[in-house]
Amino acid sequence: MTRVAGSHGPTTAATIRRVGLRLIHEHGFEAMSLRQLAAEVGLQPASLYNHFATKQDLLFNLIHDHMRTLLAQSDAALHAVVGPLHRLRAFVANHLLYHMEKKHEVFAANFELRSLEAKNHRVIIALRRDYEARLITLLDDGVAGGMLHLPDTHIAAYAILAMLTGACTWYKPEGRLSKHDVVAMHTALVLHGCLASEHQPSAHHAQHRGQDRPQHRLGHA
Amino acid sequence: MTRVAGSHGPTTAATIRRVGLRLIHEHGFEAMSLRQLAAEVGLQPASLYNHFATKQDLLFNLIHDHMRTLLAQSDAALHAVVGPLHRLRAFVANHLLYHMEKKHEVFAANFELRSLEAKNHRVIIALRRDYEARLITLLDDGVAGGMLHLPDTHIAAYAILAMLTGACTWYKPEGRLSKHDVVAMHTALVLHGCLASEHQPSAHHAQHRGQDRPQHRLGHA
Amino acid sequence: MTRVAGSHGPTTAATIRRVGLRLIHEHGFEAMSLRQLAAEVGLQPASLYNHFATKQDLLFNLIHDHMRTLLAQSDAALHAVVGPLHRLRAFVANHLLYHMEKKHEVFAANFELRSLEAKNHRVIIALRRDYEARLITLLDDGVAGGMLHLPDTHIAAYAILAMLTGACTWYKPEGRLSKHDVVAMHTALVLHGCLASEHQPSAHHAQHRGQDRPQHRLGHA
Amino acid sequence: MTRVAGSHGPTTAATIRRVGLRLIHEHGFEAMSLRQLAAEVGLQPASLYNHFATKQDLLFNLIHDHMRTLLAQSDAALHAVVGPLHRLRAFVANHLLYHMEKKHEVFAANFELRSLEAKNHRVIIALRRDYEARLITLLDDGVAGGMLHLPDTHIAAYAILAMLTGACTWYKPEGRLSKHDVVAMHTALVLHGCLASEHQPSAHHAQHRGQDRPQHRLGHA
DNA sequence: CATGAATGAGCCTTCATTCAT
DNA sequence: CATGAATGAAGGCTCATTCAT
Repeated sequence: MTRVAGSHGPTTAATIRRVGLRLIHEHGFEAMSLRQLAAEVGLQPASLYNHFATKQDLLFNLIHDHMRTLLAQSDAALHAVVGPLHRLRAFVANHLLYHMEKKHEVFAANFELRSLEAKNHRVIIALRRDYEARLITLLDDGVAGGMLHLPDTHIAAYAILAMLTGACTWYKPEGRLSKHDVVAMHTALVLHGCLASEHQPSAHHAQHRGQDRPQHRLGHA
Repeated sequence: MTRVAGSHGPTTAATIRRVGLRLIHEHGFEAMSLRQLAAEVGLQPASLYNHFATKQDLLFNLIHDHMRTLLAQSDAALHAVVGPLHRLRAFVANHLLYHMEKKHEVFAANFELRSLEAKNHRVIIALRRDYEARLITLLDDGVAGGMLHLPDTHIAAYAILAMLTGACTWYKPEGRLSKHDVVAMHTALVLHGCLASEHQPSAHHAQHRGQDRPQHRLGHA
Repeated sequence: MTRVAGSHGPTTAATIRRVGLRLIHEHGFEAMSLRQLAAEVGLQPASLYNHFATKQDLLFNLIHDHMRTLLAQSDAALHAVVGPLHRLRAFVANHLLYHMEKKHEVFAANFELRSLEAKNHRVIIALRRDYEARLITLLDDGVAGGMLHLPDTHIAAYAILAMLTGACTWYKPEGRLSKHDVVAMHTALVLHGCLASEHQPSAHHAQHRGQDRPQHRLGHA
Repeated sequence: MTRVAGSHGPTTAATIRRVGLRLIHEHGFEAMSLRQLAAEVGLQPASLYNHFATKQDLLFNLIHDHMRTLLAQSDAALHAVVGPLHRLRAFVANHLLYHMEKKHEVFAANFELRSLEAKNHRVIIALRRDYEARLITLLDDGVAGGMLHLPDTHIAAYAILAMLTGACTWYKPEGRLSKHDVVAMHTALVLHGCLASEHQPSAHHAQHRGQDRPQHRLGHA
């Protein structure tokens, strides 16, 4: 939004990163060529090397930055609320919102880990574990507090993350559903599953009560 | 039909397919080289072309066969039971079991669609839609019958599929959990979500009893 | 024309030769692949080897047969007439007629000599020299007899052959000109050149007289 | 403009073109490999691609430049003289001299058109037609002026061009005949043909005297 | 910073040919 | 005769990367 006086728009480095993420999303890291990246940025291939050391470095930096941002933003969201249920809802909402806004980064960080060299792979996997640990801890707290009922919080965490991350593969900003709709529906699924319960007997009028109430009426969220 | 281990052995074509799927899983389709495939199969690279026309053809055939098998097996599983809930459970179980057993195929079919040429891509996407449609129809039936409570069965289907498919990325046959455990836990998550309810331990009336009852304490983990 | 009772149309070998000549004409010998030849003949590539030993052999045989036929036919034409001028006219006519009827053979024999192995090349070049020698001898006879006026009969022979052979690269049976037109015009060029002489002062009515008269009225030849 | 032998040397691009033309002449375009070209230029095969986009591009550029040079040089030669006969002689002389000096280019432009892709083929054919049109126009003028006697100037043009171009396939600078000899003999053939006429030794009036007189006894051969 | 030219490794693919069946 | 499968060589081309300018 704000532009520093004297700056001339995005720097070349930033452009390379932005276009690089898009190309990785479009073609995959292996299939994206630096020639293509250079062409789209308006440089000769050789010039890219003034901005990163190797193609691998570019990938690592993109994913690394993404993971750190995700972690920081998640921490901020979790610290803003108290109680396992509120925090679970906050986690779900934050994860979805972040993923729907940064599709390119998310793609690289989820589907291109395979292309990371061993050392870089370890770094990213560690950050990923950190992130998963936040959800696991949260689920553990909920189970311990009797609010959640899960036989294996690790598996549940993986399942929830897979479900939520999957949303960013089909979500389109210009589509039928708002981001809030998506958040509401996935929150409901995570908390209540599909089954109609006595709390929701005639599915289309009754509603959940209290903090856990799924916001079924899309668009009213 | 059945092939005894140690018998004369699979044909060259079958070996190529099997090794190809593994290499795609290990390196990704773009990064897998036909030289490597040939070497692992014990052929010269040129000899591969007696068994497929192009690398793209190999990928397409592998994915195509996978999708048709998945659809056929899913149909068989769904026709074996009646009632939306039983069918949902059957769908979940079948999807998970198939995906845990055919990790290589599943990987290719889910993460390498990007590498398919437009025409081939359309064919696979159509089959994929067919498969999703089975779940959506099933969810629609459940909602119509008052057994399920879902504001948007399309989104729910995508979410469920993402969750279930995700399991095959971390599941290891030699791991802590049996396939049955994985099926049970995901079935529970799909049906009931995470939330502990007063009703859950003693579980959901008569209608959900028997095989439909989620076995929440698997593995005592 | 005649078909031996019990024969079943052209043999496979003959088909291979015919299609081979066409493909050489269309793509050039190097660019023509035996796969393509096999496909057009309706065989597997390996089956071709029941009909020739190597691709080189095929080329050599095609050119060799062509050269022998050309020589034989040329000799027949030359023996039918007497006198250098009549023979020159016969040579020109025969060369053109043969070349316009066997475009594929002529192409191979003129433009694919480069692809012949040394030994085969020598054989064909020798036949070619034989053929050229007939024209040179003929021109020498004409010069000796005072009927022709040429400072160098070798060069003249090459020039005449180049001119005549060139006709087969543009001649099309369904075109504007009949074969006889083509023969008449080239005979005139060879004998008289372009220049209007006192014998043809008002070019469009006057005509050459005697045996050497160019048959300028196309279609009346 | 002029480059002294032994000077710093041609640029890489020029070397590639020169060697490329030679290799095309020696092996034919299809049979010439870029590996071979690179080796003779002293580069790695990949480095060639800094100088042209594809092998096809190389061929097209070589032929295209040749055709444009030929057209320009031909126009210059024709504009230097007046009158159909003088111009015809100028055309013949220019064509022969150019073709005897640029055998490699001429070979590519005449015998490798087949290897051009459709689009490139059309471009070259159009230039070729332009060139032919100059000769045809010239012949038409001569016929209209009563100086030439030709029933079909198109066919005559093709025949003349085939004859002249043929000379470059056997001409060798170190051979028995000088370029001038070759020009003189072909000029005579084009104008007068082979036939001895009463008028020829004392040759064709005043109008054909001087430089236009064919030097029939070149080399005393 | 940017570039043109070079590199070496490697890619998918095609080729003519062989041979057991 | 015909074939399917295999082969070894080679093809044009792309790639990430380097380096002097």
